[in-house]
Amino acid sequence: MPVESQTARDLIHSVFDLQRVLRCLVQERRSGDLGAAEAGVLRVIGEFGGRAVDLAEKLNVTAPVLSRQINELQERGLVARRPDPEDRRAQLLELTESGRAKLAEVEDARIAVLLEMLAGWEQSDAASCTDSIRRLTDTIRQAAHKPAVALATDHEQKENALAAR
Amino acid sequence: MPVESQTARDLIHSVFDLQRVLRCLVQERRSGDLGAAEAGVLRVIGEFGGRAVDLAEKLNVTAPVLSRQINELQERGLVARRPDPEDRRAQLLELTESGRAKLAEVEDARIAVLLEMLAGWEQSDAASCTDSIRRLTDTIRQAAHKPAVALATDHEQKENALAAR
DNA sequence: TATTGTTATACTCTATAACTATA
DNA sequence: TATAGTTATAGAGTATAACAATA
Repeated sequence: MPVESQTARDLIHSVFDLQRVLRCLVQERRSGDLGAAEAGVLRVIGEFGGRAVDLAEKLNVTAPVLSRQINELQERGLVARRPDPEDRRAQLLELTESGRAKLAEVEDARIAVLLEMLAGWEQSDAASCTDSIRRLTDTIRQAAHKPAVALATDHEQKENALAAR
Repeated sequence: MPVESQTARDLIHSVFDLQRVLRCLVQERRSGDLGAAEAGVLRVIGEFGGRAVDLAEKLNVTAPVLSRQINELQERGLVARRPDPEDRRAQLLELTESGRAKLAEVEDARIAVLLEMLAGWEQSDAASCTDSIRRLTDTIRQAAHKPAVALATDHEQKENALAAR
């Protein structure tokens, strides 16, 4: 059976509500004087590394945003830039030793807090919750990457496509 | 079995990833020149109404933030303030007719987009995803409202509590 | 011409602090 | 004294536009 309209509404509201309660946490836990956004950058560099343009896509931010965040992280000695030998426009990003330590510190602190919150949960509950959220994220990401005309998401491109005929 | 450390880590990352893909949507769909935050305010006023202080708690924002958002919505004729007969400091909030229409418009647009994205989903998948997210949200909200000492979330209050002995 | 990355600027959303009015 | 709400100011995070260097 396809998704009902009311269920879609409930899902939207549940996601928005989740974002609102998360704000409180992110606010309080400025993990070691590191902003939440910068922590995210640190994570993807640690996990993937490589060119900024690819990381920006993974992070769903525009290039200027990532550029400035990397700058900040580099100034703190957490991230190293080195030229891409295959493309002199590009740069390859990686964590420094200090960056790896900071990332581990931030992650561990977050895990500790969440584990305490999830004291009443079963392992299987948490795992299936993660699966649900991942699946939703993947679905949204795929839909967002579809040719815009196929989706009512982007009015402008839709109109452009119509106008182009 | 209690939640494993690795599962907690995965859950955190899945939530952060979800937030990042959502940003793209919220960005593109400035639902009828209404910001995402204002749309949220409109929703809770429509759903609960009443005093600003109570709505601020539901929305997880501070009073000044809500005050300004309500101001904006009132100027657009979407929200009405009236004095609370039982407490002359307070005000009771409600949607205008125009506000109800705008809220319905925003919600319907969002639902339409999400339904298209969830074309490959079963009703039961969406419902259980909603349940998972709601449960997570409730758990976080409860933990955040606990006496701060019980949770490692707030260092300052923890230290204050220790210092008070 | 297109792509990688940077700088400058502006916008959204939120918080803290200081205040007024009422309880 | 404490609470409801407002105003002023600041900060985090992001986007768009204009640019430089390289492909």
